[in-house]
Amino acid sequence: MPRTPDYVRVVDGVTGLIKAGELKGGDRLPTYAELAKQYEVSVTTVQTALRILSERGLIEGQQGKGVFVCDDKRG
Amino acid sequence: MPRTPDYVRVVDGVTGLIKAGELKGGDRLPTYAELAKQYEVSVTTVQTALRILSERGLIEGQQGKGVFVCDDKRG
DNA sequence: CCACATTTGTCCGTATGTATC
DNA sequence: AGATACATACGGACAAATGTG
Repeated sequence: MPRTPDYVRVVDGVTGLIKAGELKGGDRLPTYAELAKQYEVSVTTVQTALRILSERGLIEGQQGKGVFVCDDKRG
Repeated sequence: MPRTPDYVRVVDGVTGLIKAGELKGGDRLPTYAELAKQYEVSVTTVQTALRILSERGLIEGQQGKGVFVCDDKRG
């Protein structure tokens, strides 16, 4: 049984918060540094995870401001 | 006018080959190292690009073997 | 089975750029 | 000007899977 990669843990964790409604459209995520600390991974790994979530349309990064949950388009 | 990031050039380049039919379902892509050389970027940047294409369902990596174009599901 | 080379996968640290506050 | 925060890019180190001999 292969172990779950760290970046998948982050992807799943953040996705779970969104799906559970603990993070709603427009909400700001913790910063890279905070997420890295929470999951005990490097900032690089956090970025990998967030890039995937961004590609999936769940979140959107805004330079200088933060990373935000996208509005649920229910599509 | 912001300049196009390197990884986007790779994403667009490979996507173009697939869309144009020069790379068909089941075909193997060049290795990381070869793509890095072709686009004059680092292997890390190639990996970033291929991760995106994988997330989009265009390609699929197989450890020890290579990266392959997914069968077009026409969906 | 073992050794080796090849290739993709994961993870880290760092540097620099860009945008916002 | 400075602090904060995301974005891009690189190099290195290992791990894991595959194929060959």
